[in-house]
Amino acid sequence: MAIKAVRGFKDILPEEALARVRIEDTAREIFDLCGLKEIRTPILEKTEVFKRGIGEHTDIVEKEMYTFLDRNGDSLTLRPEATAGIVRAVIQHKLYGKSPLLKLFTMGPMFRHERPQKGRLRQFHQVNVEYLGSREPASDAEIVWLAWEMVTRLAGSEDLLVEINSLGCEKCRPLHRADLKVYLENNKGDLCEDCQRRMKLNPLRIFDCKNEECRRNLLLAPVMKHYLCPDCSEHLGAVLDILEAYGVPFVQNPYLVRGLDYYVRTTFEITSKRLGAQSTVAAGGRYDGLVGLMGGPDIPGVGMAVGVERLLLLMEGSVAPKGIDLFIAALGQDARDESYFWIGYLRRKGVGVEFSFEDKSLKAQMKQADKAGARYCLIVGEQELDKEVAILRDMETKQQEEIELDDLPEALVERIRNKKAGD
RNA sequence: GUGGGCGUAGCUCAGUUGGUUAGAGCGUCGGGUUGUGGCCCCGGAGGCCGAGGGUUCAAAUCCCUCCGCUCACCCCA
Repeated sequence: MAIKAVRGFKDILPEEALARVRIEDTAREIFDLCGLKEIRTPILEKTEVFKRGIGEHTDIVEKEMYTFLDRNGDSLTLRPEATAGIVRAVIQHKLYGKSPLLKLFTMGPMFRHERPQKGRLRQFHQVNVEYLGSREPASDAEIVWLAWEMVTRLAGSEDLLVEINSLGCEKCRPLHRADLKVYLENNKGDLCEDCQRRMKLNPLRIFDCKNEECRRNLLLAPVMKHYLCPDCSEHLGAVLDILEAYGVPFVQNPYLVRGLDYYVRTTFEITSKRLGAQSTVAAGGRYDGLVGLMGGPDIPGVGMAVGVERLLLLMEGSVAPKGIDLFIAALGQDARDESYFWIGYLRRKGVGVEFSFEDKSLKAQMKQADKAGARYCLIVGEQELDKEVAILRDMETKQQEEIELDDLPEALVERIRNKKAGD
């Protein structure tokens, strides 16, 4: 049996790679509009980084990380998300000293040992944005806008849902948590097995439960919305106002919760009905305590991540492969020998050129030209060499013209540039 | 980690109640006069029928085990 890639790790074949480049290009374009800078941190970090950053008692840390001992006994982990590593780097290099506000982005692979399914791989990719240094609602709103802009530019806005909630802060959140626990304790018997478990670990997660009965029982449960302190409440209101001004359509979802410990206040999620069970294409929120938690100064933060594989699912085949400018079909050794000079010249001038490495029939070479998506095909054989010309065929219109060999490469560059300009 | 569905050419899939040399479409390669692509026609190559075991005169087909893929739970981007 031939060797296959590891479960949950996928080869990215040319067609998909093209779509990914499009995502990356679009992301950079949008990020430039807001003045973000790119940062690239290692894929491998000390396990400690994620334990502290994500939270010791999250599923990610407890059972989904690729953790192993290095040869010298250090516990290392393949990053399951980007934020913790970026925060580590910001602290290590004291980047916050260079500017009061850091607007950072990164893109790359993340690793989580989960059971693969639609929109969920063990090696998956994210485009991440982290703003460090602002508590202002305008920064929350900009983060949501970036996520929205990215997803809609690439996949349209159809079937998308933007949900927003506030998780409160360290002042008001504990009150809600306490009341919620009491409520759950009293209704314990009506909750499903999973929720019984969630009750202890992360009570807020119960709001995510898909069980009909649980949902009904939670209708009367205390909701964070009613516990927000004046500051948090005002903050949320301001974020929503700005989003409205930006034209981002959203709904408030008081039940929206995040899986990671470090989130406070604003939390949001963009989902699509077209995605299946893993419906979140982008998500994020505010994490004011994280930098401090990881040993840095008390710097607030907001961030988001776009799931690349999920975005790809929404884009499905909308990226057309690009063809080549010119295919040279040379017949016979003399013509081939002659053509190498042109090929070198044209490529240096930025003209894309392909040709057949094998000495094939003209018909076979034309077929190859067609498959390569060539806009022009240059045909040269003995007859042409005798007349000191070459035939240039426009593959679309089938028009052919003879070009003198004397100034052939220059003439080709000009024709092809004009053609491109006309497109 | 727990369930459901599925593994037959490169891809998408047929394959009748077990029966002899396992098929189609697409793709690929070649040909349809000597030098002109896509469409059409003809032809070729390409399969340990996921792996191993069992039942049987006979297994792609029935049974068991394992592996893989996939969807869902869980979790989350």
